[in-house]
Amino acid sequence: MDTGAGRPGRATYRHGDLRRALLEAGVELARGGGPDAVVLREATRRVGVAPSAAYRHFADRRALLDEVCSAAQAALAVAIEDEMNTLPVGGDPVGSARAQLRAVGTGYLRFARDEPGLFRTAFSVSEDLRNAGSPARAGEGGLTPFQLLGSALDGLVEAGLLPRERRPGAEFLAWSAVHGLAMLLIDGPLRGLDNTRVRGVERRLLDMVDQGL
Amino acid sequence: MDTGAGRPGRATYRHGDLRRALLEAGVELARGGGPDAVVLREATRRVGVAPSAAYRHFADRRALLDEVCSAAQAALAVAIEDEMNTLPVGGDPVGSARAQLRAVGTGYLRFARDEPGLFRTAFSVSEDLRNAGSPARAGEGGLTPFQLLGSALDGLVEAGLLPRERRPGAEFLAWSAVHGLAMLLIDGPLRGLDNTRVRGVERRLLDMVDQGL
DNA sequence: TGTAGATGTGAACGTTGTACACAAATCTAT
DNA sequence: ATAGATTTGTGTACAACGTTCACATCTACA
Repeated sequence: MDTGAGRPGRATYRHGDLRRALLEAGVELARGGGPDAVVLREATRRVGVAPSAAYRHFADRRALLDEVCSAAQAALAVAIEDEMNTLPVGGDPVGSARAQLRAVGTGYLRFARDEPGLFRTAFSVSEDLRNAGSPARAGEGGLTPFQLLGSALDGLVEAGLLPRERRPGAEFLAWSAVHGLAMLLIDGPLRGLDNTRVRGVERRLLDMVDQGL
Repeated sequence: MDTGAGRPGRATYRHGDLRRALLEAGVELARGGGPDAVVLREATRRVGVAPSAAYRHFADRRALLDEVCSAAQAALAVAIEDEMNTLPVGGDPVGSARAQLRAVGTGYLRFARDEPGLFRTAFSVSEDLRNAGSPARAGEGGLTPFQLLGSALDGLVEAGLLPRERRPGAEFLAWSAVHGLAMLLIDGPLRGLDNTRVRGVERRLLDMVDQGL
């Protein structure tokens, strides 16, 4: 009777927490090689289970990948939150609002740089914007990356830095700029640019958003 | 002796132009389903040849994909050129310079919308920026997308719209914004946005670049 | 206790990329 | 023209992948 859900998962039959284990393995695979690297058989192999066992918990590879992708978005949210938490709390409201938005961008880019595999995975979703504000994609504060950006933009409006009539849709503009740079840096033709130059481009891009929004 | 290189490729042994045929099949696959869809066996199947025949012309699948990707970038360059050619030639230099840059962005986004598969393929390169200005990736004018953007920015400097000291690296900023929007529109969470809203976002994004560069 | 449902196994199928020995067409040099 | 040498396509084979299905086993509840 020593089988099964002992705590950390024994060796024999019932795993006890296969779903979570497969998901974690999938995240690790995604971290190392992006969405294409989350391979069903490899995940089961790492967990020590037969390939077909995965189908008890995920409809197919895509279903597993979707959940890995949610986890990656949550990790991105955490990275953004981390960056925002480094900001001093008080101070003047307008400077603070501007700094908040910048922090969103900086966190986003830092995550893309530190975790390129997870970053690429985060945006290989199969669904559209409808689920952009869903449970599993949030950070510790309960907000998804998209929502974090939205609230930073709201702050800009309240601080009088962004005319209220230009607020709707503004997340798409800011997001596009930062996301595009991230892609070009990790996947695209800017790959291999040295770090100081990268920092420079990042700063100037955030300036552009700041100024052109 | 009716075999072989009649002109358009007969049915028996020597194909005569297998390399180009495989490349074209690969482009068609990419058009339909992006980089993942360019499958070696399917390309050989469409050309009517054994799978292993491909290895006489391409080192491996990745080599074929790389060439398909170059073709996709050339197609992107043509789309941008098309957009630029719709512009009136004369007129005031500053307005014209600004319009040129806008045309680059518009053509870029139009290509992403019209040919999402090719667009995604165009940016799945394995190399970095070193080969961004290479032969096969150019349009009819002989310039790659990157170079077209660069020359538009040069025009901006000459028209006095962009301070010369901010010219270096400016392509990365403009490119990031437009590229990011393209990605979010076709692959990302903005997929499925209705057309009028898309146009609106596109216009505002180009405004942002215009103003924030 | 015994039966129903959940969960993991093993073998199997069709698909992919790739390697290798072989065969046919063309080229080159005598 | 004829005999190699070289190119180019064929056929077979292998490992890995996603997926399915019949079966075994564990758990829970009557």
